[in-house]
Amino acid sequence: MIQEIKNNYKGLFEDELLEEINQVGTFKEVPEGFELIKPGSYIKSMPLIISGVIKILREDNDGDELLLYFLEKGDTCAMTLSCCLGLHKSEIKAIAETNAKLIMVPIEKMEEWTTKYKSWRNFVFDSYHKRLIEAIETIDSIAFLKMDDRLLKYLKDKTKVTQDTIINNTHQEIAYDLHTSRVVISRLLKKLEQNGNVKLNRNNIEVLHI
Amino acid sequence: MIQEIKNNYKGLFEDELLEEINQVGTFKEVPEGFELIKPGSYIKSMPLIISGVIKILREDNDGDELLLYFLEKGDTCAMTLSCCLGLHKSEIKAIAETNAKLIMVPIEKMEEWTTKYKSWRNFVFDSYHKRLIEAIETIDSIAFLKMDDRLLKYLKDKTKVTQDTIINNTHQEIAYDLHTSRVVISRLLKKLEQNGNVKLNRNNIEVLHI
DNA sequence: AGTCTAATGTAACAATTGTTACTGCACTCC
DNA sequence: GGAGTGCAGTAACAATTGTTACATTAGACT
Repeated sequence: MIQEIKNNYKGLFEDELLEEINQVGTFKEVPEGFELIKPGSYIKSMPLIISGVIKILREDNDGDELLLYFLEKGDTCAMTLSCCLGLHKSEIKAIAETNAKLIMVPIEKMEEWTTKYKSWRNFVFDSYHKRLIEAIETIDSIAFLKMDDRLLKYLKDKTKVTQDTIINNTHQEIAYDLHTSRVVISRLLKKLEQNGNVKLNRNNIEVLHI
Repeated sequence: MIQEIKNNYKGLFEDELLEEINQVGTFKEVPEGFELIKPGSYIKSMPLIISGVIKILREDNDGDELLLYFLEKGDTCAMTLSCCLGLHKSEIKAIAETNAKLIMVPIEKMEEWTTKYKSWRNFVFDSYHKRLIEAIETIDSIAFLKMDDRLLKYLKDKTKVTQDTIINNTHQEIAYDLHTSRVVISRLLKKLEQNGNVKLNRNNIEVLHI
């Protein structure tokens, strides 16, 4: 396992820390669609992402969803961080967007490493910073963009994290992520197709040049 | 000055740290409306809020604004934190919502204290956590609420931070914070008045029972 | 081939929000 | 008192987004 950690976190963490992670972390492989974090649950370990994409969603009381951001290799979930450090409840939902490999670190180590390793501290600070920026970018999208531009941004972001210009999602799934209705997404996608931005197939969308 | 720090941060910081803050921090008093942070600027010191309310806004390229959250006594600005630690540009704008007293701490101390003081580390982590939660709550509002409920929440939040049921703002100012138009706010306020939630006067709004 | 089902296309309409334009009111300053 | 200014009220309309309902299509399975 240590090799996989090194490949993705080398240069970032001291060797000693890598060794500790190797000893106390457990390797976990999850399939696409796997629900890693449920809202309202307490979290007992935090994930370091080795490969794959995790999507972080906000869910309101009525079960309505909204995509907050994607996590990739080398990322961790800042909400989990703060839940671990502060023992707060999870405020979010995490779903594997693709098959993913993770290392789960027990939360007891968090505080300890924060004191012990400078690299870990910086990693945690940096994760917080990145997530805060991404949350604010999400706010930008919702507040300042109209649905067509939000959809375009969504498609762009998604091709970026998955490294694939083919998006294997139904219109309904996209609608959930953007918190709108399927009909609206179909309507706007059709427009984007007319503009030459995408090519629509059944069960997938080919992103051409955005 | 140390007394003012102690009054607001006692129990939170070790005595040694309080003493350091006293030595390197500078006291600052700003009037309502003062612009503390401009978007795009680099930040050379971080504020610890002693009294008053600071509002944090997001601004897009067209100059459109959106209120992110309010900061109060005992808070600090997480964006500033991350700017200081990572030397990023400011992504936000900070305006004194009321007259306010602050202690400005030079950023060189940030990293040092993070290593040296556990209480400072926890303060920083906690600030990040709080702001992340607040950013996500802002996302909730924009994504899941309609404008009338957003307005209601805005009024509620504002009375809470200012400890005053009278809100001294024009409709236009509220419209800027919520990123909508004056006419929309006037229209909705009128409805709220009819429902008995508020009483409208010239240049101020009295919040009755929300 | 025929049936079923999920995904998508489309039209018609409703609700919400944004925009423009104009009116009236309160206050200040001559 | 009268002019000027900023603020709020209102109406009419436009644009965007959401909703409902139904048709069509592609692929899976017998």
